This record gives sequence, C-alpha cells and structure tokens, in this order.
Amino acid sequence: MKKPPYSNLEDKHYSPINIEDNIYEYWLSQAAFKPNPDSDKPRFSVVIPPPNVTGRLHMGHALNNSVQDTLCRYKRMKGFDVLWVPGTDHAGISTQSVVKKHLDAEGIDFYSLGREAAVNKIWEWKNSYGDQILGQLKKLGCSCSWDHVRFTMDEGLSSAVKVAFKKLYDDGLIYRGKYIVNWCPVDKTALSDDEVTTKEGGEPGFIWQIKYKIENTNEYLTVATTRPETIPGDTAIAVNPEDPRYKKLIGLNVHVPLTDRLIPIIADDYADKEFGTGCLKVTPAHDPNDFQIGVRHNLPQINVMNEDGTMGDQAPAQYHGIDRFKFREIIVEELKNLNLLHSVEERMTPVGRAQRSGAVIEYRLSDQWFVQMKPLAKKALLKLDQGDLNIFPERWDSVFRHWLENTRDWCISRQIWWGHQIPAWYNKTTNEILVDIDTPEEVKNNPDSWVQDEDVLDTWFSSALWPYSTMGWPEDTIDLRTYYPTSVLSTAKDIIYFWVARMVMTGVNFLDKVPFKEVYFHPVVCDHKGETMSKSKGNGIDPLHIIEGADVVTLERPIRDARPPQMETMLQELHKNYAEGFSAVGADALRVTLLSLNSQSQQVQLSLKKFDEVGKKFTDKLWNASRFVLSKLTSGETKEINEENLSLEDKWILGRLANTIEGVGAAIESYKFHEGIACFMSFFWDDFCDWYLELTKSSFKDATSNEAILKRSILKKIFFDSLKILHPIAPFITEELWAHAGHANPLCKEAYPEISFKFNKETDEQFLVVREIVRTLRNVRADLGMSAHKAITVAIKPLNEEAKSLINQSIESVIRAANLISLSTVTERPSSFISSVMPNFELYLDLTGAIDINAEIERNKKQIQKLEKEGSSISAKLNNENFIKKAPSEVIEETKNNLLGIESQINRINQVIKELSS
RNA sequence: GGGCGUUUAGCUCAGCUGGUAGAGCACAAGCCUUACAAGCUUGGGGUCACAGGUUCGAUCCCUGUAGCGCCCACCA
Repeated sequence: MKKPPYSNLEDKHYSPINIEDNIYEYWLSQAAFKPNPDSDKPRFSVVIPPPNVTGRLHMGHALNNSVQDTLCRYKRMKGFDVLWVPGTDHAGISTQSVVKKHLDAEGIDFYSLGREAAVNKIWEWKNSYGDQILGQLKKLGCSCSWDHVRFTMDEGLSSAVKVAFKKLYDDGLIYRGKYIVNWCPVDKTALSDDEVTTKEGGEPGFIWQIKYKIENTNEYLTVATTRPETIPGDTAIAVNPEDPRYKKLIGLNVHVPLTDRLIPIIADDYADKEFGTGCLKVTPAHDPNDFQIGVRHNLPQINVMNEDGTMGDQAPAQYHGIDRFKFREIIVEELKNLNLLHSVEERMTPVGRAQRSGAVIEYRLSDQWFVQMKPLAKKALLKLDQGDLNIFPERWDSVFRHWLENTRDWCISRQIWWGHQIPAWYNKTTNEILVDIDTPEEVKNNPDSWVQDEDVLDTWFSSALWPYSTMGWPEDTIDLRTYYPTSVLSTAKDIIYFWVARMVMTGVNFLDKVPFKEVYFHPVVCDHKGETMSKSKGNGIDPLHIIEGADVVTLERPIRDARPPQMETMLQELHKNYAEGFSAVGADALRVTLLSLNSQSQQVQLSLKKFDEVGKKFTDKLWNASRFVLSKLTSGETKEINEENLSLEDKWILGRLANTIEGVGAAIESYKFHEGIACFMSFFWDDFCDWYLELTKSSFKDATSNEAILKRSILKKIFFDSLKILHPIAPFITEELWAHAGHANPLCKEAYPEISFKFNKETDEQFLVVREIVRTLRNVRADLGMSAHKAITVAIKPLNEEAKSLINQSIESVIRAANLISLSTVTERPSSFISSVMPNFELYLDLTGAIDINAEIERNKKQIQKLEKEGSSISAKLNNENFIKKAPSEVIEETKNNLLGIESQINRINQVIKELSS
C-alpha cells in the first residue's frame, strides 16, 4: 500500500478527506495496535463499553471513545503494551424490537415465525449490520486490537454466561420465585428496577375516591386510588391499626365494586392515617407494596391483566381483552352510575415507564429468576474499602457506594427470544429444577420429561462479565493472566448501576479482583440549550456528519425523523446557519472539540458551530504552521542544539515546550482533557506561532547562516515534539504531517517526548517582559492611529540594572517584533520623542510629525486613571492595621512593592503629561 | 422526601491548596505583514446568583436562600 503523506502541502487549508481512511489502513498495515503479551513492557488494558449491535455511533460514543483512544495512544507512546478490546453487545430487548419492527414493515409477523426462525432472523440482521459501528469507531481513529473483537453472544462469551449462572446458582445467589416484577406490556417481558424510569414530579393523572359498601350495613368505606382498573384484583382494605376512625371496622368485610366478592378490612402499618382517606385498597398482584401487605396477611393474589396490558380472565367477563386504560374509563363510568364514586381530583401521580419502549409499566406477578445482590455487594464493598478502585471525578464514589449499600435483588429473566437462554430445565411432572452449563444427562436421557426455561437473561447479565469474558474466562488464558484486571474503564455515568456496579460485583466474586483499577465517568453530551441529545428529541449531532460532512437534507434527517414539537424552529435555525450543509472537518477536529469541552463538569454543550470554532480552526492552524515550518526545514541543514548558543527567546520557547510536554501528559493521566488541550493550544498557537515563529522569520534570510541553522534546529525540535504531544488527541493530522516531514516510520509508534531543555522560571519571566515591551509599543501606535507597517525609531531607558541587562539581550527581538528601525538604550528622553511609561522602563518613540498632542495627553491620562484605581485599593489594604499586623510578611512586602511601582509610574506619566502640555 | 452538581464577560466555559479574575466566540478599530483573512495586531466589556459568617483579606472555606440540571426513593 502507498505510505503517507496523502495530502498536498500547497493547500492553504487542511482537508481530512482522503487522508483519514488511508492513514487508518496504514496503521493497520503497521500492526500498530497489536498488543504483545510476551513483551516485558508494563501493561495498559481497556475494554470498550460495547455499543449495541443495532447502534450507530452517536456523540456520546464519539466522546467516550475519543477519551479511550487518547488514553491508549498516550500509554503506547509512554512505553506500555496496550490492549484495547473492541466489541458489541447483543442488547436483548432493543435489538429484538428493532428487528421486529423491520419484519413488521416487510409484512412478516415476528412471533408466528416461532422462536428458532425469529432468532435466526436477528442473527442475519446482526451479521449484516452488526459491524457497522465498529467501522465507525475506525473512522474516529480508535486504536483497538481488532483481533480481539468480541460479541456478547459469541460462543466463548455465552459459555462464560452459563458458567457464571451456574456458579451463582450453586452458591445460592441466584434463585427463582413468584414475585411481583416490573412488566412492559409492549415488549411483554419483565424488567429490572433500573430499566424503569419515572418522571420527576409524576405525570398528570387523577385520584378517585371510591366507596366500598361494608357488609351487612348501609355504610361505606371510602378508598382513594389512582388505578381503579385494578379494583377487580382487590383482596383487602388496609387501615392503620392506630386510626381511631377505622379501628372498630377491622375484621369486617366490604364488597368489591362490580363483583360479588367480599374482602376483609385489615390492619397494617403501611396504611398512612394522614394520606388520602386513610384507607388503602390492597391489590397484591398489581402493586409491590400491596404484594408485601398480601404476604404479611396471607391474602389471595388476583391477577386481572394479560401480558399485553389488557384485562384478563380474572376480571369480570364482559371486560376481557379490553385495554387497561380503556377499562379505567369504563370502570369509572360504571362506578359513577352505581353512585360509588365519591370524588375525582386531578393530580400528578408517579408513573413508571419502560426505558426502552416508553410504555407505562404494569406490575405483574410471575415466575422469575433473581440474583441476590446483598452478598455480592458486600464483597465488592470490601474491595472498595481497601482502595482497589479509584473513581474519577471523585464525587461519583459516594454515589457508587450508596447504590451498592442499598441495592435490591436483580430480576434477570426476560420473556424475549434474543439473548442467552437460561440454562435451567424443569421436570414436567415433578417440577424439579436442574441448572447446568450444558444440557444435563438426565435431560438428554429423558428429553420428553424435561423442558428448558424459555426465558433469556437480562442483557446486563452478560455485560457484567465483559472485562473477563472477553479475555477468555472461565479458561485460564494468557490474555486473562496478562491484561486482567484492566487499567481503566471509561463510560457514561447513566450506566453506573446497570453496568459498572455489576461488573465490579461479578469480577470480585469470580476472580477476586475489581475488574479495573480506575473508572472515568465522562460528561453527558447535550445540545446548545443544555438538553441531553437524544434520538427522540431530534437534537442529536451525528459524529459522522462532522467527520465527513453532510448536506442540509442529511442534517435535517434526525429532526424530521423525531418530529419534535419545535420541529419548524429547529429546521429554520439549521437553515439559517447551515444552508449549504456542514463541510467535513475530520475526526481530529471532532476529537479536539469534544475533548476541549470535556471538563470535570457533568455535561458538555455542543452545537455544529462548536466544531468549526474549535476543532476546524485548530487543525487549520496546525496545518498552516506546519507548512511554514516544513518550508524552513527543507531550506537547509540542522545541527545539535547547544544550550550556550541560545538567545533569550530560544531558551524561553524550549522551556515552554518542556512545560507542555509535562502539562499535557499530566492532564491526560488525570482525565483532565480540556486542560491538556488548552495547555497545548496556548503553547502552540500563542507562544510558538504568534511569538516564536514571527521572531525567527528574519533569521532565514540567509538559509545557510549559522543563525538559520540554529533556528531551523529549534523549529525542528519543537515541531516534532509538538506532533508527538498532540498525536494521542489528534492522531490523523499529526501522522500525516509527520510523514510530510519525511519520516519513514509511523508517528504512533514513536515515544512520547522527553524533556531535554528544562523550564526556567527566570527566563520565562524575562521574556514576558520583552513581550510586554513589544505590546506596549504596538499599543501606543494603535492608539495613535499609526500604521504598524511604518518602521519607527525607539529609545528605551531601563530604570535599573536588571532591566538594563534584559533589554541588552533582547534588542534584536524587540526590533523585529515591534517593527522598529532601531532601538537604543538611553538615559534621557531624546527631544521630540514621546514617552510611554512601563514599570521598569521608559519607552521613547520617534513619531515626528505624526502625533496629536491632545490625543497623546488623553492616552496618558487614561493610563493614570487605571493605575490610580489599582493603587487606591492597594493602599487601602496597606492602611488596614490588621493587614499589617496579621498578614505574612512576604505578602505585605509584595503589596508595598506593588504600590511603589504604581506610584512611580503615575509620577513618571504625570511628568510626561507636563512635558507634552508645555 | 433524600442526595449530588451548577450559577464567573453578550454566549460557551477555565480558574489547582484563600492575596481583588482568564480563554474562545461575539463586539469595536486597524492591517492581505516572508504559513494561515477560516489569519494577524490592538482594544472595550465582570458587585464572580443572593444573604450572612470565618479571615488582615473570600470567586475560592462554612451556613442559609433562590434559579437551573441530574440521580435515588415513591403515599394509595
């Protein structure tokens, strides 16, 4: 294959098109991402949070995988043997419903296919579309080990699931039982507590007060409910035993409306005297709390609904098959007619919804499998107490622990077909249960008497094993021995319970080790209004549109698909800003933008504009600076840099380089990506491009001079080191530029730079003074409306020895940077020159004929005003007795010096004004 | 109801262990200067949400209030 570079240096702008894909192929051809278990390097390993097979890369993935790739590339350059395991998750319910939808569209009924055929259909789907997202990860630049691709339903991982299930079952940590569970009537399956969401403050609804006639009396008991459709399932009325209103009624019966059943009035503490009427209808088969009351009082459990949320055969016959919400309306109407409806009141009521389908969940009594969590959580907490897991940002640590300390049993069986079928067999006659990894002998010998559990396991059950199942567990593989536990897990915090906590628990349980040493929770990706990006809101930005560009019709698509209420406004806004579409900025710009916004806060706000403003701008700047540097590098020879020959600005920029090498590395290691990027940008853009490059330009007039050779050598060092520093963050463009510089070997295999010239604070401060002199000169000219192109003559008076020596070694730099004819040191102001006052200098500019005296006086007065404001607050501080008494002496000293400096400047400016006026 | 986060320039956000605030964008003025006008130079702009407290000194620490966001629990 053709090696890089793939671009033309003549181009004035960086174009990622045609570069990135080629570079990625190049990396693969160099086996750049292959781990080597035999090496003696230290290890760094990461498992990817496996995206859903049905998934398409979204901004959250882009952010998270940019983070992981930056970490992996950095560690590789730092001399680690790196394994990054990629893969996908079978995502049970969501994949099954996606495929079902597609089959529906083709006119094929999913359920009538039967289990085997339906599952085959999903496999077909998986095999043709399942790897798309992995290709998209490559677009991002992810340096995964592609020999390690795993899928949660691979043979190996499936066997790990069965082994885990059996071990937990044998240890008594998995049990089966008839309990009330969250039920999704759309997907017709049980859900774990974590898969149910409730809206803050509830949803609009009603509270009905309904009269139950007390047996053998003409009296009624009024009961409040938000769910009258469950009335046919009532098996008791509970009142608080201490409630004087109802004490005497305990033990009597009431009539269940619309039926001829009688149910008892019972006493239970759960009934709150203060709430509602104080009477609670108890429906054990349709409410978790009622279920508990039912257990305490041995009440019958009457399930009145079918799997799909229609009324079942335990409800009165005429209502069978009617939807629960329709029945709610009917029963209210009936009650009204029977004069049993006491009152109706509008009210926000808590409503649980299934995360996937959005349907209002039902509570359903059914046989399910559960994992007993407390013992697992306890073991995990012990490891946490030993400090075996570091969480970043730290604040999530307590959230994590709190969940582990309060976790409840986990319902793991799902009534769907796509997933790991539960390895349990039931004897049809004796109801004996066998759990095993493979079909047990008894079953094989007598297949007609046994039946395997129809259910599959919750997707998160296999995800919980991911860090080690991907490495071959339960076999004792070399990967497992070498790379487990992994170094870091980077993930979104919304799956902290679903996934992170469960991996920790199973990892500790099966391997006695927390599966990762560190967890990093990245921020949530939001739109420019601060709303989380989601498909249903249509406010998502597709990372591929950023990388590859998109026309406006393509950009519209997510909005049109979602049809949100503000669709028109959103479309208008899009057209206003991107009528021509969004032009490709490439993966590097995407990564730089995302990581530069990635602070320790909980969210990042994104808009299309941001990618142009931050990433695109930056890659363009890097491209152009590189073009310039490369043109200088090819203009002659270089040599070893000898510290003795260096000028102030050389020492300054090399010191700043050292700071950047260190700063970016430290930022990456502490997951402060925005800090790393800010550090690099200010070095590269401000220090290197705006100051150092500008200063060196004139050194290349004679390309063979010693001066040119020295500057070229320094440019080379800074340029090459910069590419290396930036490579983990922006891998493509740096690799491309590295190739343009003539390197035969890939940048990604280079070592992260070592510091060869140390940062020196004194040098740094000295150069800052030079910058300040230049800035002052530019400022005076700009203020007086003088062209920056007209070279002028300047004299400078240093006010002390230190200043004198500083200016003597910087005269040339100031002349170049400020475009001067000459700069001479003097002890008096040359007549006709105008003055500008600095803390340790006075500058005299020859602006003969070009100045307006009054404007000049104004300029100086303005400067005095500023200084006086500053001075007055400082002197107020010094006049405070307590400050003098209690503040540390060095602070007092510094403050005094500040004031003296300011006062002296003011005096000198006043002098200038006086001279101007005369 | 419990917990967490957040409030800093017009906008988006930095600000590490307390010593009177920074960047990018936007805005204004000037510049096609030996890479970059998608650029460069210079400038204007802030009671650091509010009220108390600790301190010589608070954007920073403590308490409270309010707005915004998130998580957990859930009273029929």
